[in-house]
Amino acid sequence: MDASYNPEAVEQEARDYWEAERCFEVGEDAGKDKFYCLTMFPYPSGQLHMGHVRVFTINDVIARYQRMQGKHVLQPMGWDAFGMPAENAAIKRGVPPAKWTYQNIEYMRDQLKRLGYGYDWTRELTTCKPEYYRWEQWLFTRMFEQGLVYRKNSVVNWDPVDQTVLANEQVIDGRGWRSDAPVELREIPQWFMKITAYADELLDFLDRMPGWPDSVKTMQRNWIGRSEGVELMFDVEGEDEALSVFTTRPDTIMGITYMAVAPEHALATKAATADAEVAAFVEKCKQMQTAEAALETMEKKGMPIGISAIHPLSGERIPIWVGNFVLMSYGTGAVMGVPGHDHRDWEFADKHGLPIVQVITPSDGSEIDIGKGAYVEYGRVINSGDIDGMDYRQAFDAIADKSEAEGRGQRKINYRLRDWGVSRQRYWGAPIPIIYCADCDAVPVPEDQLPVILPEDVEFTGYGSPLKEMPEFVDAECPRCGKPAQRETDTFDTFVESSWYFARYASPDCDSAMLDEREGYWMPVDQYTGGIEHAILHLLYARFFQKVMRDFGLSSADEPFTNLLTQGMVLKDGAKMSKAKGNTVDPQQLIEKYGADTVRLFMMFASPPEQALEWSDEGVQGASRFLRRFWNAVQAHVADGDAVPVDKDSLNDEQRDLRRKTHQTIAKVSDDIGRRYTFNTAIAAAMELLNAINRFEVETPEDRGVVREALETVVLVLSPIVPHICHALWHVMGHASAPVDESWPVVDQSALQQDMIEIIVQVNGKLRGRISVASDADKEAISALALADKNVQRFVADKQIRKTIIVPGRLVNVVV
RNA sequence: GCCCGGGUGGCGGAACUGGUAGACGCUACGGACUUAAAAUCCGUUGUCCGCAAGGACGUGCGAGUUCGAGUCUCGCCCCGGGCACCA
Repeated sequence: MDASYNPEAVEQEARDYWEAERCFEVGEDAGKDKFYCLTMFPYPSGQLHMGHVRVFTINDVIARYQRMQGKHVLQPMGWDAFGMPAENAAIKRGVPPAKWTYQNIEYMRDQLKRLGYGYDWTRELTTCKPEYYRWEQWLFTRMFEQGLVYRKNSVVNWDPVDQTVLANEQVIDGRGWRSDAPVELREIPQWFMKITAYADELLDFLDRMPGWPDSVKTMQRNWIGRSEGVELMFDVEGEDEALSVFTTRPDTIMGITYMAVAPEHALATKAATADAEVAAFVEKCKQMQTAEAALETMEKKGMPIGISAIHPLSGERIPIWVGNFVLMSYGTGAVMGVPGHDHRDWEFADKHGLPIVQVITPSDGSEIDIGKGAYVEYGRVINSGDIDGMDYRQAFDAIADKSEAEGRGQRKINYRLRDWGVSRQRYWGAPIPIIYCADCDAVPVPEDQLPVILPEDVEFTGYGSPLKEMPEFVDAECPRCGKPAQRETDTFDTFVESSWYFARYASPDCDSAMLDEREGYWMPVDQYTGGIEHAILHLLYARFFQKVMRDFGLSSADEPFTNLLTQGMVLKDGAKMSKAKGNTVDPQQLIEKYGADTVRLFMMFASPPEQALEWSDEGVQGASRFLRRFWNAVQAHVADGDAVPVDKDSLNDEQRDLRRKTHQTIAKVSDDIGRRYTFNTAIAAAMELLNAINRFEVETPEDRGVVREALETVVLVLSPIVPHICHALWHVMGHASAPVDESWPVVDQSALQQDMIEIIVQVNGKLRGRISVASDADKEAISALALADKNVQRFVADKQIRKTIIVPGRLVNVVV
């Protein structure tokens, strides 16, 4: 072994050992406590970026720590291999998406291996392979049979020049990103999965998921957006059919001054046939963008459609408007306008000169001015006849009861959550297993004809999907009646692949079923780590799929991920590092220059995992320097001479201090890695211990024994973070075993005991002195010592002491 | 616009339950070693006043609660993530 630190050689040797010993290949062992430790799998974009290194290192640290705790750990890896970048590369470079994707996987797999992650590579998954996607095709056909999927018309962004459907990301300021042509909205039939059928369960289970961050649970709760309200029917002049609106605030019913319907609403459509101006407005609304952010920030426009609704209580006529801000997809596509008590209604009324009426007043009797803005809090009802004086709940029930009794409405629960549209008009995805027959309509592909294989040898131009031009793909036989029929050419949203891969890792080689009994051993995932940007969509879809798989008898787990760690973004120049923005830093050069351990150490030390990390090239050298110091300290210690094992009862003060520091470090690092996931402070604690070791003057074999215990502690506690160097140093210290097979060090409580402790003294909350007291000193003794301090004396002087607060073990505060 | 985070020295960050603000590291500066440089080692490093002892100020801004607030409450400002076809 080299006396100077040579990362490349050290890391090669460690990797060879892990591979030869098959350290990370695991089977199912019912006698052992399993720990399934997973990261969100990467998209094979070409090369790893810092965000990958961050998340994979976090997960590897947890996996290695749990292994040293005696757990039977599974850490698998795979590829989320379908997606748009492969199509973009194909257009740009003329390489087929499949070829580009497989090349990227080859390169990135080598990068992952070079970083020393403890993956069970025998379980590797690649979602673009038929043996993987056949099972999601199969699940889709089962969902079809169970009524969990359906087809309906839905709008897409259409680029009239490129003759292709655009993703929201490809629409820049309303124009196609390549053609720069104004994007049009087109309605086409698309497949949907009924995630709303699980809305209540997805919501309710959030309360039983203590291992998830509150922020993510809150985001999902808000996204599902369960709201209790009333659907009210309003008679419309000259119409047979009543106008129905959903409201969560029936208590404000007397504050209605207008009604607004969506541009696609039947009343608007009808009005448009009679009124050219309305027709023009409705037509203009079809140009709007589909993204919610765009809808919410755009100017709220509207116009009256010339007819009125009748207020069910007052009998007054209420003008009906058409508004671009009313969504056909939420509730009934119509809203009642209560400008006094809703922000958006207020702005709309203010802009269009509609009356604003106050019908709610603050319960505490304070005054509000409805002319300056809406009052949206719950309060006491006023100006509303029979319901005057009621609070929110009373008024809600009064209106709901009355409406239900009169057959003019009913209590209803609405969700913001919409069903999941899974159709994509793209080539590089898993084919949706449907055959269209003129007689039998949409027929799912039978199980014995699965998978529907995506042809990989295609010419990809970017003008629509090449599948449409391939008769050998499109032409099919109706599975039901045998007549000539056409295959669906749309493919699945790539979120479908990532909604069940975590379960497939348990039985990646099973070719007779989606999942087998091994799923029961490993699922649910104990620790799931990934980017905060997936807090809603991916994590909600995955939870949905898990529940579907459970209900189909494929799994018994209610939820897929027991503990969730959402790591913050790696930012550069203030923006998220992403292939889309092209501001990635290639970690490869750093690995080649400093070694994998330095990169791993720097990433874990730079900030706590949940926080955003602003990338900077500085600091990597510091990590490298620390590893060299660490290496040299162990080498020097070993060369220095023999050590005798620590005899706890015959230590001098200096030895006891170092040993206390050692065991304090074990306690600190165990808590930081095992409970808090604050790897940065764990590393800081290990650095402090190494600093203490370097300051410690070694004269005797007993001294060396205490140092040895300290150094072995540093090696073991850092081994999950910088596994290669620790592997080598463990051997340098004479061990035949490897850290990866060692047990995590245990705190010796007796080593932590201390006779004298320091306490700070405050006067009126300001630090004025420090005193050293016996650790078991009583309050009187501490108080007396505090007041005896000469600087404390200066501030207390002849002033009256009002009280003295003593926080045991911490401080004394004298209030004068 | 709505939902979820965040804001602490020159920089990344620490302070876990309301109790020493700035651990650990980087940078910078000074010193040692060297013919020299690199590397390494030692020291200093929130701002201001002071020879020192020590003091005043200081956690985005403004108020409040408390013996005591980076931490809790209210109101603002700024930055990041998500908003359903980026993954």
